[in-house]
Amino acid sequence: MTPPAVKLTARRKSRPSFAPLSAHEAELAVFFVRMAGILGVPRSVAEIYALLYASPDAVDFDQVQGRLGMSKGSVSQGLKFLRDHGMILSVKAPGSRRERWQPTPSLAASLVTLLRSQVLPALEQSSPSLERIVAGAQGTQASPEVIERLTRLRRWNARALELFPLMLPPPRDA
Amino acid sequence: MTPPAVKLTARRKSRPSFAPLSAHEAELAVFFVRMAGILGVPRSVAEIYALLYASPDAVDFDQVQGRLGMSKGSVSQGLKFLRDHGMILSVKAPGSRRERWQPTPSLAASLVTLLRSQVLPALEQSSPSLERIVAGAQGTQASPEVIERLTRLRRWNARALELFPLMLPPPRDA
DNA sequence: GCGTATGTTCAAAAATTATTGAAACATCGC
DNA sequence: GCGATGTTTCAATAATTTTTGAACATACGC
Repeated sequence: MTPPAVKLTARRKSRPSFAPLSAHEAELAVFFVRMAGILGVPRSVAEIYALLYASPDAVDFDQVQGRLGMSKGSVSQGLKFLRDHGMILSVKAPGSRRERWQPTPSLAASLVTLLRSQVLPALEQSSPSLERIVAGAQGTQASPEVIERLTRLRRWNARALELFPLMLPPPRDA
Repeated sequence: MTPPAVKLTARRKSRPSFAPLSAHEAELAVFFVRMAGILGVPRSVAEIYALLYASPDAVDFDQVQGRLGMSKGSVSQGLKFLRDHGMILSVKAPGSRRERWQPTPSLAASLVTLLRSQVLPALEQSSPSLERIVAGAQGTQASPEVIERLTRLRRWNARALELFPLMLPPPRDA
């Protein structure tokens, strides 16, 4: 909850035939892991993103798994997450079946998408609930003070709901 | 990581001599817990805040513990957290030793403080690291593409660092 | 169409984070 | 000071989240 100290990325070792992360790649990974932590994005996802971010060329599944030394499952889920949030793009290779990945051009846009995907659902789910709460408070007991607070909360919720969708690209793909 | 479904607050039961949460209080707690989840604030803390938020009068330690049915330890830590982030204020009672708590007037301000306390340290810690990374990339190998990315990242970090402190009240108390 | 390279799923294990509660600590009124 | 009330600490436990890996899908190139 409070800053989890430094916490080095990995005592994991990369699979034999892949280079482990260079010092700078590792440091970048630490950076992304730290930032991701704030939004509750798991370490493995942040590490994958960092790797792509530091790579001049698109990176394929096996390279991710090999260089980061993580399981297939994690790589698959991690790439899915990043894909679903529009944070990475696949570069269809020439005669190969493999997909190769690279970060979406705008990290900023990616972050907004990510943020939205976390916040919007919460706001939406809570909306009716807040209505009920305010109604309830006005109905029965409840001090004016509390009613005032709750009303303000509802106003916020509403405003956030209408502002958020404006903040960027409409729901991606299908 | 993704919306954790509804997840009712508590199968915990309030201690005998305290009223359990009313339906509306409970619903408000769910709301706050949900929002808190986004920032990685633990459920118990959100519940405490919700209780204070829905109470016309300031609430003391025992009432929190009793009505929410949580342990002393949790109440103590929860109140500490909220206190440290300037989200609640103590109302020194007349002839009693007990402290009684109520939410800080501006929830907005509280949120910014909270946000800052999570993000700022991460930004600060990462700053030197990013310098090294960029320097390293420029020094040795590294495609222009990657250097460009990393440089942009550093610029962001720097800008965020100078903007954030402006965003609100300087570090509180001592 | 078939065999295999490429990915995905998902239950079980590991890692992390939150909560509890009993013991230590503090402070107030006397 | 002393006892009582009120709060904090922290090691142990519980709850939650993340990762793993082996079994299962898919579809591509032949």
